[in-house]
Amino acid sequence: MIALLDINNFYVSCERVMNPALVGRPVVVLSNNDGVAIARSNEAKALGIGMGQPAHELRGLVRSGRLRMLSSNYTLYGDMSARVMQILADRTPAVEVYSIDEAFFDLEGIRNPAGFCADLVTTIGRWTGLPCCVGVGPTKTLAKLANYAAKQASRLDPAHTSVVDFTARHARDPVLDALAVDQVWGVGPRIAARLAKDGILTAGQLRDAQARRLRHQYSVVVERTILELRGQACLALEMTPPPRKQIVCAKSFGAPVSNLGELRQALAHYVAIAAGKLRRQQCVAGHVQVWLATNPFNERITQYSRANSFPLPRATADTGVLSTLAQRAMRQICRGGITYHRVGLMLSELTAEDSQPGDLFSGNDPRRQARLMASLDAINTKMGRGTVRLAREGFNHAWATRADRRSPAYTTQLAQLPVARAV
DNA sequence: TCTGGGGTCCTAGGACCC
DNA sequence: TCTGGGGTCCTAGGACCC
Repeated sequence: MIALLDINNFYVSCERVMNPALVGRPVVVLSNNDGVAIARSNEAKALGIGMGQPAHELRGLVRSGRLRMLSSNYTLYGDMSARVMQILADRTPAVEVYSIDEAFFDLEGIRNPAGFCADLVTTIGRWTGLPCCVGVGPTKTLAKLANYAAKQASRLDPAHTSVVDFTARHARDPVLDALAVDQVWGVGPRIAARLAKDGILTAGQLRDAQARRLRHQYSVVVERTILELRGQACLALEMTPPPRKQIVCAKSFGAPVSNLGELRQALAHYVAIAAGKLRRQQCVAGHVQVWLATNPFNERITQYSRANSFPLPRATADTGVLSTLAQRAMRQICRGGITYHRVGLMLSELTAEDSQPGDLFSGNDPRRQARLMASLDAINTKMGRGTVRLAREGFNHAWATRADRRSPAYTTQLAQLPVARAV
């Protein structure tokens, strides 16, 4: 049996732990650059605010005091997530951390699974302040749906238990029969539209469809989903995350950029971020891709978007080497007289740093380069990100991502600890 | 005025190998 | 009349996830 734990409205719930004034009120957390809503409290959902709704459409509600809007604070969310995952790891034999706010875990060998899960929800609530729901089922897909059912029930009735168990067919089949097919994990809007044309509108109808036929008509993914809905497990628990195959850093600018110098700065900055991630996972990259684009929503400007990429002669995690190559790639595609909105970078063909063969003919000693980077990382870890950087990155970043409504780093910066006062 | 970011997997077709 | 069989690698595009 597999369980899925999912923290309710995760980003909003993290903000509420630190700022109780947000409890019970409509709250949304915005994407990077304060662009769109990516997390909504139940009260905000009740106001009709959609996932991905642009922030500027919500200004009116904020101004009239009916909605609180916050920038995202990933430092806080990452830390809160780690606390929850630790509680889970301490109590269950096998955990797959599936995303920042979700984890699958194995219930094999646990007596009274429902009671165990209910205790878990209580413990997480007491120790971290975060509300969560657990779904249980014979497969990951059914555990997901059980979790969804638990969320729906607790939204309608806060007194409802936060655990739903879909182990028994009689418990799950009636729910599946009434559930829209696009709520099923793995069925997105495109597949759902095609299924609708074939007369499959509910999760129950998908469960009862001919798996073989749909495999040929759609793909093996749909076939697996059908089998999983019937209780036949096709997806295993992945306890050790597979190594990343690519690292992407792409952000839209806080303000439009038409100056090529600023564009180069931004790219250099993103290379530094991506290369830092690369070194943290002890890998080197063999390929660099760069792209840039104008704002697709702005109809008054000339639209322009290009990508360019290079293989590296020798895989590396050296910020300087990667940066030089990335700048060369960008030089070949950027034009003057364009108002840019976004530049992005992808490092791929990642391999473990210690699997790199030596280079007999080059005078450069890669180990020396690696030591230089290790020193840079050590200084920046101790003194703050960007203390030592490439001159190319510059200092006054007019293009930097906006985050006008960000809460403090309550749990990770001594200077920003929350203060408790006696009343 | 203002519209996110970071990932994975699957498929089909072409090129190429022995 | 009938013209092999089995495989890999690469790329682009599509779809999905949180």
